[in-house]
Parts: sequence; structure tokens; C-alpha cells
Amino acid sequence: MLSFCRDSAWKYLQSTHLGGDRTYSHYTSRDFSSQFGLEDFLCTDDIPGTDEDTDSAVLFGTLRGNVVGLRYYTGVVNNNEMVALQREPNNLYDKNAVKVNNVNGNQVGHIKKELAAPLAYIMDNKLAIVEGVVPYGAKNAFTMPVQMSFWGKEENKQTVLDKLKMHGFKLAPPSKSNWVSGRAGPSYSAPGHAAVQMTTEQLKSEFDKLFEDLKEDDKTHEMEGAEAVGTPLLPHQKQALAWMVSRENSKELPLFWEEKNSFYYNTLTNFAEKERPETVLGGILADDMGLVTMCSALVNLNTELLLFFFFSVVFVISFQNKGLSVQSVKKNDSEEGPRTTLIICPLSVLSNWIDQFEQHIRPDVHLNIYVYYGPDRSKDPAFLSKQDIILTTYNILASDYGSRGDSVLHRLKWLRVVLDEGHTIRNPNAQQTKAALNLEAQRRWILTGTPIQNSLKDLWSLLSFLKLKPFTDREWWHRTIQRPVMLGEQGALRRLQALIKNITLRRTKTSKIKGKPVLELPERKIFIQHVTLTEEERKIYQSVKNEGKAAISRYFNEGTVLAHYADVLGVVLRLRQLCCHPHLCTNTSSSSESTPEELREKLVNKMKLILSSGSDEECAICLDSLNLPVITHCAHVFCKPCICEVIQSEQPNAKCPLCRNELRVEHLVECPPEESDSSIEKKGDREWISSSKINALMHALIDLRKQNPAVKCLIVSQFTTFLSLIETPLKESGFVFTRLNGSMAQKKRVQAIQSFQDSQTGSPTIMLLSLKAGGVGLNLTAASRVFLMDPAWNPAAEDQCFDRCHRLGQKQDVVITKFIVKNSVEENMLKIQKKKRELAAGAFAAKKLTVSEVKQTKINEIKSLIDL
DNA sequence: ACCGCCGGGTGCC
DNA sequence: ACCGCCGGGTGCC
Repeated sequence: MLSFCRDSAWKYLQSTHLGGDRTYSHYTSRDFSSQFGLEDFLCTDDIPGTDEDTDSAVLFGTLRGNVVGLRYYTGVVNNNEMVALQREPNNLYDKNAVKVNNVNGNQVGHIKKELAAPLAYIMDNKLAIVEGVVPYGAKNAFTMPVQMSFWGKEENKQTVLDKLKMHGFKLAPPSKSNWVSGRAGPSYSAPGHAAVQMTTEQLKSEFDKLFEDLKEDDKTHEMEGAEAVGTPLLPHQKQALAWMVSRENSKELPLFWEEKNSFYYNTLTNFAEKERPETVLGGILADDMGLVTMCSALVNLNTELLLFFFFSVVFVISFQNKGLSVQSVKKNDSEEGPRTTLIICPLSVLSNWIDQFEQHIRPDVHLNIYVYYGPDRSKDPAFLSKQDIILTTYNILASDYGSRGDSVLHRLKWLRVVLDEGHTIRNPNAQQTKAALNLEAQRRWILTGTPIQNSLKDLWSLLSFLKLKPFTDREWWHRTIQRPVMLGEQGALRRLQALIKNITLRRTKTSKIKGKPVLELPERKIFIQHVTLTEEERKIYQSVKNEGKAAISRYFNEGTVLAHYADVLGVVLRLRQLCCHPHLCTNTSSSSESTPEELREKLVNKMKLILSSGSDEECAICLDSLNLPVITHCAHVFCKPCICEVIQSEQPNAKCPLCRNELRVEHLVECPPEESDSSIEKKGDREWISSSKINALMHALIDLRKQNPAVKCLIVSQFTTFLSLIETPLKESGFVFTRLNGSMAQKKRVQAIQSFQDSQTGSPTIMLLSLKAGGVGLNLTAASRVFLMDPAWNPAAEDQCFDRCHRLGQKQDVVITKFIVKNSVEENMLKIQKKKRELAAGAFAAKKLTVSEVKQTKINEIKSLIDL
């Protein structure tokens, strides 16, 4: 049965993404490659052995032990209730102490010391995860039994068994009845009622269906927009609105809770308490139309909701009351409780929210909207709590939260917190996630196009944010849902489905309302235009390629390819740059030993290369854009706060999350004060030359202008310096253009977007856009042509970029041109992309890969990239 | 009796 | 704890 774990469906579910673990040491080559934007190309499933992932755990066996000292603690349990075992190394009486807590986190007792001794060793060395259930005797006065399950990696099994044996304990071998079910006890997994395992296909298809259109009445019911909303709502918006309003007014017990003789029981953990578990007022809006329309639609929806609560009347009344006006607002002022909605979004979407509020709220309705952003942001709680809406970004939230967690945003209580692009918080260890989870709010919403990106694990932070008991604690989520689902238990999958259904609204591009598609968009066509390098360009390309090839061949011969990954990717990066323009490739070939100052400079250069390549500006720890980037001696770039936290928590022997090299705070090199403009100018000092790609682009642009001078274009590249180089011929040919970079200040961004979207003659017809400059929300519908100057590793990133103009509001067909250099790494990238797409879309029958096979795949991909 | 046995005091880690 | 364990009291039959 366990062999199931190793097949592909399991892999699919367990994902290649980072997920919830306690240590940083499981960061794998995937994150490593993400520094170079290769994350989706290399198919880097976690390499076993570097991964502390609990999902790869198997059940070693079970053991009956005793909980003692019950009379000293207030925590109570029920028979068959799950309990948590927690190490208490600072216990005065026994450094091996292991606490036993109930689901609510209240201490029930301790594990008897004889057993605690081996347990402490096992837990401290992370040899196994130990989980407990109290089978009976819950009402005992002094001691009670506890049935323990030991889960861990196969290779640790023997150590665990030996350690226990040394202390005279022996695990009962795993048997079906006690491992299949994630449930707490026999009352829920009666023998003979054992869970049915699903086939790979079933599991995959069930998982895909998790977020499919839900046909319940409460989700197809429509609701009219508030009077205060200036624009009429589309049917799917009305639906969503109705659903959201019903969620915010819900009086229902949360899922998996039952009321039983004046107690509230959790059916997953068998936990019971007198206090009613809080109803989750909110949920997840997971419209994948998001990529096209959802920003505007959701903002619209949220405006409604905000207004709805703002006016503090039942929605139905508010739209019946045609005379709704500012007076109603006043009424709210006297009421108790928080009145402010806090919206957190990526910086790239911030201006969209502002725009949308401006566009959709009737001008005579006054809302206090404050953008909590920038160095001068007000930190006056009195002022902030008077706002109706506060907009801020994840980075601001996280940096305010800092290490002490006492920011003004965290001191205030909110009427509502809305997380836009909610998957931003999928990494439980990220500072942004921690900061978001610690906000106090009455109502909580998550907007995301991708609720589960790759893994069930991604869901935990979201549920935790929603304060869905008992999942706020990762252990209960893992024990009751995540692991049982991974193990293919049908009951668990049903529970998960019920849960998702209960709290999410999802419509897809293909969703229909009353037989009509929710959304109709103009066509989108993609053309690939091949570019041939000039002889001179080809010479340079070939020489760099040969040099790189030689180095990589050497690594192959030495068998150290994976160890030299950074260098390999560096070669690939340089080749990609050379396809665009010879000046992009600033040679950073590493030479032998050097002085600390030289080393420092080299590191700074390397960091700048990574930052300016535009290919990826993510920190592998928080998975978000780099905040105060620093580079380690092993040449990996992280947010300073993120890496400092890692170093802090792993003291004294902190290791790089990416390569496990030794790390020290004093070795971190910071990015010197921004001189991006001057560095561009420096490059400008170099005499400008064109390139084949630029020629191809200019040719197309001039042609287009002849046909229709009003057509607007996006010129997209991952390399911001390339965009700078393109500026010169644009100016020469008299194009009016604007530009949007990831690094631009908010004000400038807004300006750039507004001027581009403007339809007046004389407004810019071209926008230079860095591939990842904008989040999902960025609205550039003025453009109907896109020129993608260089292929992205991640086809999804390309699609997301195209969707910035191919979205609601686009009236014309969108034509996309991808420039691809013939006989180059770019063509190989396309091939690999295609292969990957087919693999993802096709049958899910791909065989399980062994460690060596995974490595071989990677090596093959490197080979095919540089024609080895 | 450097034992056994009795029965009171006592009780997590 | 209606247990175990500890350590003091005690001691032929």
C-alpha cells in the first residue's frame, strides 16, 4: 500500500513547492534555481535527503505510553481525542520532558519520564514526528494512556527503533487500522470500515476538481450592487457578491464542528469545548479569471462589500433605500468596534486598487481611503482607525511587523482584512505570512487566482489566516487533512473537498452562468518570429557558448554538474543575454583566489546581475520579491531579514538554505545604495549599437505604425538593461514611449500606467515592460500588441504578462510576437517548455522517478540546453 | 535484622 | 492512587 506514495499522483500533490516545515534546511535546488528564473524548467522535485518534508514520512509503528501529572493541569481531553506531544527542554526537573497538549494547546500532562527519555532524543533530532491519541481513560485523575504514532523518513526508522529498544520500548508495527485514517480513534475508523485507497487517476482528478465550479444555490444567487457603486455589476460579480455577503453574515458553526449537549465537538480531532468555535466570516475568492479580469472584478466586489458594511445596513435594505447618502455614513461613526478594512496586496497591484476605487465609487459617496505606503506613512492609530479603507503591501506589512510584531497595523483591530494575491502567504516561514497571520480582524478574505499552486501545503497558511479551527495549528491540519489525503484516503479527500467548498468561491474562464460564459474576450494570437544573429553576434555567442560548454563538460566529467549549478545557470543566462544584445552580457567569469575587497566587489556584481537580469527577483526563503537584498559568500541572494532569521534560528552552525554552505551574518554583503540610473548611464557611455533582435523589433514597430499609428504595444523583456538599450532607437524613430520596471517607485508606476492607458493622440504608444514588473492586477488594456523580446522559463509568467492586456476591457484582438533567436539557447528553451507543457497536460502516468533519475533528468536538461 | 514484613505517607516532569 | 514506591518501625511462636 505504501508504494502508492511513490507514484506520480502523490508527487503531484506533494508538490515541488516549499511548504510548511519548521526548518529551513529543506530548501532544495528548486529554490536555488529560482534565483536564475529556472524554477519551472528544471522540474526540480525535492531531492530526498535535503528535504525535511513531513509528507515523505512513513509510519514506523505505534506505542502505548502514559500521560502523567494530569492533576496539575487544566487541559482536558476526550476519549479518542488527538493530542500534541511537545518537547519541553527547559523543564527544571527533566530536560527530556515531553508535554502533552490538547487540540486547543492546553497542557494535559507529561509523558512519563522513562518514555520521555528516548522520545526527547527522537524528537530533538527530528528522527520522527510523534503524534498521540488518548484511546480511553480521558477522565482519569492522575494518568491516562496515550497511543503514539511515529512518523518519519525510512532511513531514520532503524535509529528510532534502536533508541526505543535501548530504553526497553518496542513499536508495534504499522497496521492498516491505525495508519490509514487520519482520524483520532476507533470511533471514527471502525474496523471493516477501513478507508478505501484511490488510484492515482482518481486522486489527481479529484484534486483537480477541488476548486471546480460549485453549483450550490448560495453561490449562484445574484445580488444587486450597492447604490454607491458607480458601475453596473456583471452577473458573475453579483453572484460573488451574494456569496460574500452570506459568508460575512454566516451564523453557522464552522465545518467539522457539532454541538452536542452544550459542548462543541470537533469531529476531526474529537476535541470538545464549551466555547463556541468562531464562525469564519470570510473565505477565499479563487477566480482564475483573475488572470484576465479578476482584479477589476474583485475590486468591484470588494467595493460593494466595503460599502455594504460601511453603511452598516443589511445589503438588501441598502439597495432598496434609493436615497442612500452620506447621512447613512454618519450613522456608522457612532457605532462601536472597528470600522476599517485593511487591504494587503503586492505593490504591483496597489495602483489598481486605487484606480478601481476611483472608478467604481459614485462620486458623491465619500470613502476615506488611505494608502499606507512610503516613508511618510502615518503611524497614528487614531488617524488610521478613522479610515474606511487602508491599502498597503505585503512588504510594508512585513517590515513594520519586524521582529517584535508591534507595528501599528498589528495593534489595531480591523473590521476586515483582505489579502489580495493571497497565495503570497503560502510559505509559512515567510515574514509576510507571519505578519499577515497575526493581524486581528473580524472578517477575513483571501483573493487569489491560485489557491493551491502545486500543493496542498500551500493551503495551510490560507486556512490559518481565515482562523479556521483547528487548522490554525499546522499539526492538526497535517494530521487530519494533509497527510491522510496524501496517503490517498478517500474520507480525507472528501473532508478536504467539503472544506474547500465551504469557504471558497471559484469560477474559471470556462465557468458559465445560465449557459453563458462568464466572460467573453477578444482573440489572442501568438506568433513566433525567428531572428538570425549577425555574423559578429554569432561569433561572440559561439565563443561564450564554447567556453561555457567546455566548463560544463568538465563538470560532467568530474560528476560535479549539480554542485556547479550556479555556474551552469550563469552560462545559460549569459547566452540568453547574448541572444538579445551583446552589451547585456557583463562578463562575470569567476577567477581564482582574491582579496576580501575583490571578493566583495565580485559578490556585489553577481547580486546586481541577478537583480537586474529581471529573470527573477525572488527570495528563496519568503518567495517574494527581494526586500533589502543581500548576497552570501556562496553567492545566493536573499532578503536580509529572511536570511538573518535563518542564521539566528540555526545558530551556531547556520547553513545556506540553498547550498548548505556555512553562513555568517558578517559575511552577508548588502547591495550598495541604488545607483541603477547611473549604472544605466554608465552603460550609456558605451557607444550604442543595435542588435539583430532590436532590428527585428524596430522593423515590426515601424511597419505597425504605418498601418495604424494609434496601435499601442507592450515591449517585454526579462532584462531591464535590454529595455534601456531599446530606448535609443525608439527615440531615434520618434516613438513616444513609457516604461514600467519592478523597481520603480509607486508614483512613477502609476504615472507610467496612466499615461499609457490614455487614448489621446500624443500619448505613449509603447510601453517598455519588465516581465515581472506587474502582478496579476496590472491593467494595460490599451495595448493590443505585445512583443516578447526573450522567452521566459516559465510559460505561466509569459501568460500572466499577456493577460495584462488580454483581459476585461480589451476590445481588440491581441497579437503577441515572440522573438526567438535561431539555433540558440532560446530555441532549446522553447523545446523544453513545450515538453513540460505536454507533460503537465498529458496523461498523468509518468513513472515515479528515483533520486538518480531525477538527477539524470536535470542533467539531460542542462545538456540539451547547451547542445552537449 | 547487613534481613523480611507491615502499614503510613505519598504521588509529573 | 482500589496502585507502586519510599523509608521508618519493627521483629519467635
